[in-house]
Amino acid sequence: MRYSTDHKERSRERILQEASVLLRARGIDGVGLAEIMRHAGLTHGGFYAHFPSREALVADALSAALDQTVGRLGDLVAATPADQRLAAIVRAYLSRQHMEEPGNGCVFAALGGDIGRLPLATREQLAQHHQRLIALIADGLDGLGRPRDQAPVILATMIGSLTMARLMPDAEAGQHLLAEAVTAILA
Amino acid sequence: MRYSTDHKERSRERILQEASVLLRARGIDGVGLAEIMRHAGLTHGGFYAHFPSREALVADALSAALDQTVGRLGDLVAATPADQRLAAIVRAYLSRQHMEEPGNGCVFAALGGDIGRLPLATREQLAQHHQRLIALIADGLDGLGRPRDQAPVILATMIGSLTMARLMPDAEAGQHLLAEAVTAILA
DNA sequence: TGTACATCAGTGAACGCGCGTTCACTGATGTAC
DNA sequence: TGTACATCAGTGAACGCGCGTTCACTGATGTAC
Repeated sequence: MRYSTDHKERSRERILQEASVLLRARGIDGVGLAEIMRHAGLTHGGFYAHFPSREALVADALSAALDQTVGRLGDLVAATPADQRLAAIVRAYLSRQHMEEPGNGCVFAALGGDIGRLPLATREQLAQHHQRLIALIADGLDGLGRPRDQAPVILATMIGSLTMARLMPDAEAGQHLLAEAVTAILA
Repeated sequence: MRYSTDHKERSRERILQEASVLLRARGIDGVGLAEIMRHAGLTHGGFYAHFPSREALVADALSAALDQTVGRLGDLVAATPADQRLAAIVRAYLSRQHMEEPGNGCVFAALGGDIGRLPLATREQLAQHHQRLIALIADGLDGLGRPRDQAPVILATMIGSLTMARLMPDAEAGQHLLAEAVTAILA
């Protein structure tokens, strides 16, 4: 069953997309290749026509996920007046929806500790997205006349708050922590 | 080979201690029962004389780890004048040593995202330690006349900064983020 | 005090299972003639 | 234009492996007599 020219590329994108959601939702060791391929509408045997190893898929899927996150926040910034950009980013990131949907959200909050254990090459790939997130926040700070170099710690606060909000057994308490973090960052 | 009265209890403590280090260093799915038991000087078959399941071990080991973390910070606070307590806690937490030794450090920074996926009962157990950490930081804020309710977001900043410092491919950059976080929190 | 027995923490082999990976095969379609 | 062939994305069975869990057994020691 040979397919049209871009068929393989479209399959690869589907695998990547499904993997990026499942890995964030269940953890890096929480989902197998067979299930990822099933979600992409394929059987597991075909995996190695697209990726050399599971490790390579993880690297590319997390990269794709962060691309999406950075892209969305970038669109948000572009559609917001300069002096409201920081608030827009922070409120979107620390929203109830982001708390409740790790599979669609920031890789660093979903998989934080695990990323430190990935191979160096993967971490270097993800570090570039980290820098892009910092740059978006720095632009938001610019719009308020605040110093750009606050951005890395603000991002760490956002990631830490979202992580802690998610692990709290009480969703309302989590929501409350997010609100406190928004206030602290924008103060 | 029947042993003295407290022999079993001491074995259990050894398993718990080794598990707490290995789980934090390698991730919850990164180490098996056989290796944990080997580190405790036992064979894997004996595990079920001490714990009903791997899941129970994880819950107790992470709880024990957080007890240690809270205990150490509590001792530090007790040995420090009131107006220097916050600085002492923050500098100890955001130290290079803590960055480089996840196996001996804070569970929330080492396993953040994964804890949200643990059973509710485990998360409830860990939430109590979360509250104790917040209380320690609140006491530190008290000593400076700052409002206690800043504590949850400060802790989130500490956890997020340590997590991000560890996953950065460049240790010096990680160290730099920690220093920026210390400055931001104590400002 | 001495002896027989019960206890039970720990051993080590075995289990079923799901994992990542490999591989012989399929068959629809683009290409060569 | 029509036909034979080469391609190769995808299938599905199989692999070795390590995992959590189970279990029959061991044997040193506390206890009963």
